[in-house]
Amino acid sequence: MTKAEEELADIETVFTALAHPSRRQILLVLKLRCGDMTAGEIVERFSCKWPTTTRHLRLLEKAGLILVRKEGRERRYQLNQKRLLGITGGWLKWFEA
Amino acid sequence: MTKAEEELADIETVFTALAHPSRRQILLVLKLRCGDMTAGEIVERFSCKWPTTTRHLRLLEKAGLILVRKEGRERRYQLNQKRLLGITGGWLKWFEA
DNA sequence: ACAATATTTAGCATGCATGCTAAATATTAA
DNA sequence: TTAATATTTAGCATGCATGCTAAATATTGT
Repeated sequence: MTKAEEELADIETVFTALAHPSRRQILLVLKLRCGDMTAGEIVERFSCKWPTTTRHLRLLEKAGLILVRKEGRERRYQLNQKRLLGITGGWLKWFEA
Repeated sequence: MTKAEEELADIETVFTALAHPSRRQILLVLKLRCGDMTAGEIVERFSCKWPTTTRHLRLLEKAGLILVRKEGRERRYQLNQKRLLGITGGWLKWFEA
């Protein structure tokens, strides 16, 4: 894959991940929390069941928008702010001016 | 609908519209053209058939991301740059700093 | 070792998105 | 009025996304 193709693929997975309101909200919650949150803390805030939220997390992770750290029997999720701003903002730049 | 609810709904339709690569590309092509393009000119640039592209255009239009002007038997589409930058950029702002 | 807690994986049902072809509409040209 | 051009609408097939429940895994506490 060339550099440009990678960029394209990144944009693809990121925008796909951002397409669902629950996933956008997860990112926002992570941002507002400023630190990391366990999967359980995230699930608490949403109406859908554990497995559904877990899958949303997996998708966000694969898009590189969140980072995971395993700690004991819990997993702590953290926003990957740099990538979110980088990919989305980078795409938006094409449309400026 | 309150102001905040409207904003939420806008974000929803815009991100849904941006979820498909063809639609993102249509926006980019419109941007690079700097003026407007007929539906036919847009269709020419894509692999999928007329009706499929038409539907993508409809979705973009409903999201407010493109503007249409009927002219004779053709329709000229134009990027709504302000809205694209406004909604998407506005959402991104939540994640800055 | 056993029970409890935290989270994921498997597997299924359903609905929405996307692609297509064929038919309809609207406008211009002959 | 008929034919041609530009574009949309209708309707169908299919696949992917999302929600669920039940079962599996992994870690900690007794």
